[in-house]
Amino acid sequence: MSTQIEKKIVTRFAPSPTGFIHVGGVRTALYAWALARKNEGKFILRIEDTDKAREVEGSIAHIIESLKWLGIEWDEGIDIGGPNAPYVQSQRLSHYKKYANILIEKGLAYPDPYTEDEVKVFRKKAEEEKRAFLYREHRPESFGVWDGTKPLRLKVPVVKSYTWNDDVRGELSAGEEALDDFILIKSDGYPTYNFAHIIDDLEMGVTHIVRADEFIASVPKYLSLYDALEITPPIFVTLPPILGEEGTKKLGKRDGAKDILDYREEGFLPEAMLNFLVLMGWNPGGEKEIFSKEEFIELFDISHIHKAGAMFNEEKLLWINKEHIRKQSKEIQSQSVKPFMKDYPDDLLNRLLPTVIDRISNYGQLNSIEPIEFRFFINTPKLDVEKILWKDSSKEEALSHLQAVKEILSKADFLSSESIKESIMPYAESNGKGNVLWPLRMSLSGQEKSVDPFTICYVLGRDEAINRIDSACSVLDS
RNA sequence: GGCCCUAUCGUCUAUCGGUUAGGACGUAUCCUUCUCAAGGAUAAAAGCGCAGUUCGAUUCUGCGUAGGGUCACCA
Repeated sequence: MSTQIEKKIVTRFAPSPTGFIHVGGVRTALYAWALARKNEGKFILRIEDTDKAREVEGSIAHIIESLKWLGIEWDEGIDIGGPNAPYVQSQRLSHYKKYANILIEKGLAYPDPYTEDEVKVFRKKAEEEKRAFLYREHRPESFGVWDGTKPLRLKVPVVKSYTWNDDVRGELSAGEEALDDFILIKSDGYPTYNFAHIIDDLEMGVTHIVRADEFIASVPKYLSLYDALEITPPIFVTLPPILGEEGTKKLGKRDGAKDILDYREEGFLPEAMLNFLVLMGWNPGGEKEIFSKEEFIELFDISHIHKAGAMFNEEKLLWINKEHIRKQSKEIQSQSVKPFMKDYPDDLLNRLLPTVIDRISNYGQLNSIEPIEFRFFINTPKLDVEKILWKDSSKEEALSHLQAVKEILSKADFLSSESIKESIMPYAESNGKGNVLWPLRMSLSGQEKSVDPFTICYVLGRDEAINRIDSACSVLDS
């Protein structure tokens, strides 16, 4: 038995309530969650609402709804208490203040004596001289007492090059210019992300920081803060970017990234969304592509997370969604189809279901497909002679074939479309399939393009099928 | 511009120095078929460039190139 106590993995997803979350945010949440689940760890949902100006009303509810829809469940967080509650940064100001005071006592934090405009001038000057702007070059000689009305800055403890390990990227490093006296607490009393997330991760026992790679450039700053606080940083798990479909830009709200719940509205399945997103930056190796939640959690591991970015591709998402639809039980499929096909009688819809499933990649497509491809099942088609006739065949010919088929159908086995096909095919083959089947399908559907006539017969049922053939016959006869 | 990261078919990817560089999406063609789908089959399609290490590099190293990120009292 090992004496080493293995630390339980703790991850978190920490969005800011500035609107909806898009696929990028969901992917981050998904990886953090999968990592915790795979290792029987803990997954925390924390809200980072320290920028009151950017806050958008209703965001938190929206985020919760999004994650719940996807089935990404948190063990502790905004609405589930835990030892580190609350999980909302605006309610944790005393925690940040406590650590700020520790830093002040150590002489590693000081109030910024300049106004915003003065700092702006420094920055502009550096830009003009084509140098990187470093606030610490303007650091005052002596520090006043922080009364909370000025921003509190970190005094970088040691200006040096940092080298650190990232579980995905390996060894990373940056020069001294990546270090600066950044703001810990803003003049409005709220901490910055840079400060708050470090305190929260520490207090909440986060072991793995899973986040996208836009934060790499800031890591040296964080390391200097960890040093100042004399704490050991968590493990960094940096995710590759997700690029937008059009350009090569990182996917973001400005580039038209959609609200994740829009995909729900469009009829995508949450499990398909997760399957698609888990593959945006991770792959277990091998050729399997369709995974259930349980399957990919079982396989998930950091070593297979990619370094390079991936472009978001909705075509593939659609394909994955189709595969997931086809794996659903008939009951679920039926429930999902019904809202789009309310007017269809239950028994008819039951017989039609496999055909419907066959023709969609996404339930939302039924909005446009149903009126075109299926409506004739419940609306009797309007027929005219021209449409019924196959190529240059005659009215008489069509009429006799329809009457013959009607005879066959009156005695046929209506157990399945296959059985109907078996009854009709011998006649169709000996009289020319087009000559028989085109008028038949037309009388049943009234459409040039449709499902095959055997399936239509089966779905309509014997009586309705024969009725429609009769109507067609009378059109031809007149 | 400084700093940092990344680099295999159009797209998502497999390969952990030796492969005819494999799969999937999409595309094309064919089969199936009365039509439209679905399905099946086949095809086209990739190691960014240049050096180096090595018996041998897609794989390791360097340089270049390209793309991305970041330089806020935003996260």
